[in-house]
Amino acid sequence: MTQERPYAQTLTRLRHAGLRPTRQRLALGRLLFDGGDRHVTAEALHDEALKAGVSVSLATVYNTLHQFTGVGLLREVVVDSARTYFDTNTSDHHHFFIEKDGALMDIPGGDVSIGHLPDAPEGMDIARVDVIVRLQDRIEK
Amino acid sequence: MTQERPYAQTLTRLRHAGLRPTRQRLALGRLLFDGGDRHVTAEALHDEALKAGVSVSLATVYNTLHQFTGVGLLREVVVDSARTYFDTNTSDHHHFFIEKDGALMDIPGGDVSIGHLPDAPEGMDIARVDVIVRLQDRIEK
DNA sequence: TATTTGTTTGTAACGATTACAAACTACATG
DNA sequence: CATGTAGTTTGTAATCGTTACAAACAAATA
Repeated sequence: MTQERPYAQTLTRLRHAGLRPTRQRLALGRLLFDGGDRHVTAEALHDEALKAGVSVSLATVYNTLHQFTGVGLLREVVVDSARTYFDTNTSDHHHFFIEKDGALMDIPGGDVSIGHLPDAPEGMDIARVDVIVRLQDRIEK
Repeated sequence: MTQERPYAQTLTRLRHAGLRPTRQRLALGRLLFDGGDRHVTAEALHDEALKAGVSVSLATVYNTLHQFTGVGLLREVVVDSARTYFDTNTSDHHHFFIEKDGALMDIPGGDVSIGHLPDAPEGMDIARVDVIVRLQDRIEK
């Protein structure tokens, strides 16, 4: 349980990344990393922080999300040109996306496999492969 | 060759889609569909049109790209949260994306194969699967 | 040709994100 | 524990791609 030393986990992560453990980073880190994998937008995390009584500006939420991404604590997921999602699961995996309500879900590691990949063009390397499975409500026939 | 009846092809496409063949649509359609598969942003197509001496507003370029997408003449590709790309290749295929310079390229149909896909959650269907292969300059060692 | 209906246009508005300078705070040092 | 400073946070203005909107216009139809 993280109850007794609620910030210990985040504190360690921040130290490890060379980021000062400020009140804001600790609070956001806790929201992000306590309790399973999450997908958040800046706006959503900001709202959540305010509701949790954490006073933090939207600008700081943006800064923090980008810093966390920079040090590998988060990963950016591009599925929607309207907003940017950040994923607390930084391991190799892919996503379901429900356009209708903007919901993003991890697809467990082994559930998608790529049979064959093309060679990268000359002089380039493959940095990453993203698979997005877009879902819609079942169409009854 | 499309030289003798330069707008014939686009005209047919528009008629078929039930869109009035206006000067703007014909011109944009020609830029888009003459000469191979293309990936454009609204801004880029607008510039191109102006340079080609076609007077058309940015608003119309946006309208047109969306209408073309609506009738299946184009396909939207989400790779970058900053801008929206439209692809004239509407067949089933995937993409290379070079983040550094925003370049998007088709990966020929058979060059990517998906070995296994997860089941869609209850009540949902898979609408589409997008694979984005993100490229970076080769890292010399 | 007149009328109707669909289109285009310029511009204002929008929403997410970034820039920025001033205020603040963690941390090291004495 | 007081001080200095480098790193952070904040509110707000600016930016950028995109959309909304109402007026002007053009294609189709009668």
